[in-house]
Amino acid sequence: MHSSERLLEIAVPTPLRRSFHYLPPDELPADTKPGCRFQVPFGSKSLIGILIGYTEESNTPLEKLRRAEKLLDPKPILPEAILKLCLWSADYYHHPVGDVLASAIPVLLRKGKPGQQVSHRLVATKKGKETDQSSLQRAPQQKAALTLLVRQMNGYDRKQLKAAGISSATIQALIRKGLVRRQEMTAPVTAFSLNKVNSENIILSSEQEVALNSIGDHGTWLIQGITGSGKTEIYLRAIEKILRKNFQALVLVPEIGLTPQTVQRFSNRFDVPVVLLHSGLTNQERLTAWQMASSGQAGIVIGTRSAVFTPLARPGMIVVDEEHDASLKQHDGFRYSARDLAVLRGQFEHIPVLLGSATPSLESLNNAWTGKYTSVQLRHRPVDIAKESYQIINLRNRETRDGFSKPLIRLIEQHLQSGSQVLVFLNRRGFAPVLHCPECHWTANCHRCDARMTFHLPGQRLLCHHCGNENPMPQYCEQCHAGNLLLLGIGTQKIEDRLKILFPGVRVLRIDRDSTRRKGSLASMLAELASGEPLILVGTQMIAKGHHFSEVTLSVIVDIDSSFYSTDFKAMERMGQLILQVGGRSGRSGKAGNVVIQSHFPDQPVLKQLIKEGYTQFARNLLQERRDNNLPPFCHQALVRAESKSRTRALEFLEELSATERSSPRVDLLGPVPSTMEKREGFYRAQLLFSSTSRRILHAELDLRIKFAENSKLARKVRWSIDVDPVDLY
DNA sequence: AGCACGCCGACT
DNA sequence: GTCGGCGTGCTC
Repeated sequence: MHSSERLLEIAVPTPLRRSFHYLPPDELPADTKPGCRFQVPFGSKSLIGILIGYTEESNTPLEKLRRAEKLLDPKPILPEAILKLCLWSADYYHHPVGDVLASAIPVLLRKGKPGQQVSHRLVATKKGKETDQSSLQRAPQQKAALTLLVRQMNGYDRKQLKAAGISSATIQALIRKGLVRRQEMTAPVTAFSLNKVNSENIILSSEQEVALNSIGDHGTWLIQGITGSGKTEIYLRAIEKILRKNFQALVLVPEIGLTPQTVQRFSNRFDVPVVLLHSGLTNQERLTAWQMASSGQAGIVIGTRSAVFTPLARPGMIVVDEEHDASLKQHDGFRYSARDLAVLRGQFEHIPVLLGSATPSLESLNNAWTGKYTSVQLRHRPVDIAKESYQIINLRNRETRDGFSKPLIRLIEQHLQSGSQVLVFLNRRGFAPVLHCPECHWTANCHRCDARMTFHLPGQRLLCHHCGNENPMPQYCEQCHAGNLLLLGIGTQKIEDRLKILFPGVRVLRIDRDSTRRKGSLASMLAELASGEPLILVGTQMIAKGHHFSEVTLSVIVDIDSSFYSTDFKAMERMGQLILQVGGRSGRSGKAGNVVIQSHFPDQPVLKQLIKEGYTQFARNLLQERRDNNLPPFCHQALVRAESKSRTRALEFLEELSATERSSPRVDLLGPVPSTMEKREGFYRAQLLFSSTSRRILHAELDLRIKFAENSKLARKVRWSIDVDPVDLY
């Protein structure tokens, strides 16, 4: 089937894994480029799609083709490289193109707002220019305004007119008479220029000099620098170089890392516009930031993972900070890795990409060691900061109360007495994770999830951490009605409680999702910490990332043992990263940091090695283990997940999916199996893992299975999704 | 995913 | 007699 007209290939926002062909609208400029938006009819409605290319032929019968309604952009809203990145992503992550494109652009652009900033200017109409001004004799204000506008071809905006003493009423009157009209014009772009660098008088160490000088004009660098070694300073110096050439920098940070301090560091250094992209923005703010980036007005763009798609008029460099962080991978819908896409984008745009971390992911280390990335090491801290020391407290045969062993209590006491602050880390919020009946061994479970309810102090309530389900605390066992229910296990609230009993008079701050829900509460606690008064800080993940606590000399990891029970092959890697990230919070400003880890398995070889030989050696061994067991990055994985309200349907669907013939013996299937927490939020979940040493073969297999799933009747009754390069295997 | 069309049960 | 339940077909 073919047409004499050139056809448009358009990505339409629908969950369908393909694009659609359209006849061009009337009067389409011949040079309309891919990346422009079109209003198109789709089924019974009209949607905004994006042109991804042209085609001469279509498999769709001519009579089924519909005509695009209209072109929305004079120039593409997405430059070639970003469009290419999106198309590549749709393919690689097996996600619908329309959906990928939609998630790459701000909501307001999906709704048809202009891609470039527009200013509303008031100009004289033809009639206004030709009119005999004496007709306005009785309206001197209007006459004066019209005279002004006739003289200025490009007109004036509202502000300028106000400054000239012309009221909006006057303008309204002229508009009514048809002498003046409002005109939308693309706002003039004022490119930034770097004039001032506030270097903070930081002198680079020789190690930093070497690192900085190794950065070239394209390729990927893995900057492995222990906390406090000055990674950020490397980013800043590298960015300075590209700003001087009037190129822009994109900086990706983990969700939690986008703190005011981080942003300030960048905006204090350079006198160029710094623009922010994160989840807290309103749609209009996001659009404005995006326009500043894509027009070239912003010098630096700092954002969380979705910012990897932000167009830059003059791209110069991409920095991915904390490249090991799990929040760089999208966890639902379009499951991309912002770090991996940043590397690819760097290749498309021929610009350098810097990946930085104190504890790089094993994949990135492997890429560095095999020469795919250039490896940069920062092993030293500035002279006055000593390296922290690590110590394990053996809990075996040792009594603990609410998580505290005697030696631990003594240590905390010592550090407090010497006027320092102490940090206590536990990755479990709430008071106690289990409510237990000693008579019949009943526990309080969530009825929507296969999980226990956690007891929370405020309001004496039971909460499910997986679905948000909330119940009042029962007085009697639901099964045997006994009244002596016990709270077992520890959460941050219990730790806080216990610390207040153990150290009366000492200030205890707790930082977790519960205590920081109120706006400003995190900031006020951080301010109190910065005051330097001796106190104890209790917290979850939230305190392990980003923040610097310069007065902390002791960091405590209450319970590391849960890492050893995990079935996930990434558990050890995560444990190592966590320990070093927690350790990195302490030992600054001249005081040596101490890190104490409590464990029932003090001789666990991986843990011991991390502490004795450091992260690099630890990572080297884990990588060897991965190689021996044929695990990523030595094989490639994709996880198909399914969930349904019916107990068995998700599993049945995956069984059906796994039953078809494999396209190659080089693909391995594992499962289907019920997920680790089979029921969650009322859905029964199951999964099927595909793996292969060949990416190409894996993806060919996935294409095949997707085709099957799209035609499966069972698939309609379940929710299913594909996760390529999954970070969590549950 | 939506949405439209189509064929079988309890109501004004 | 009809309103509406959700099975299934389709979206250029």
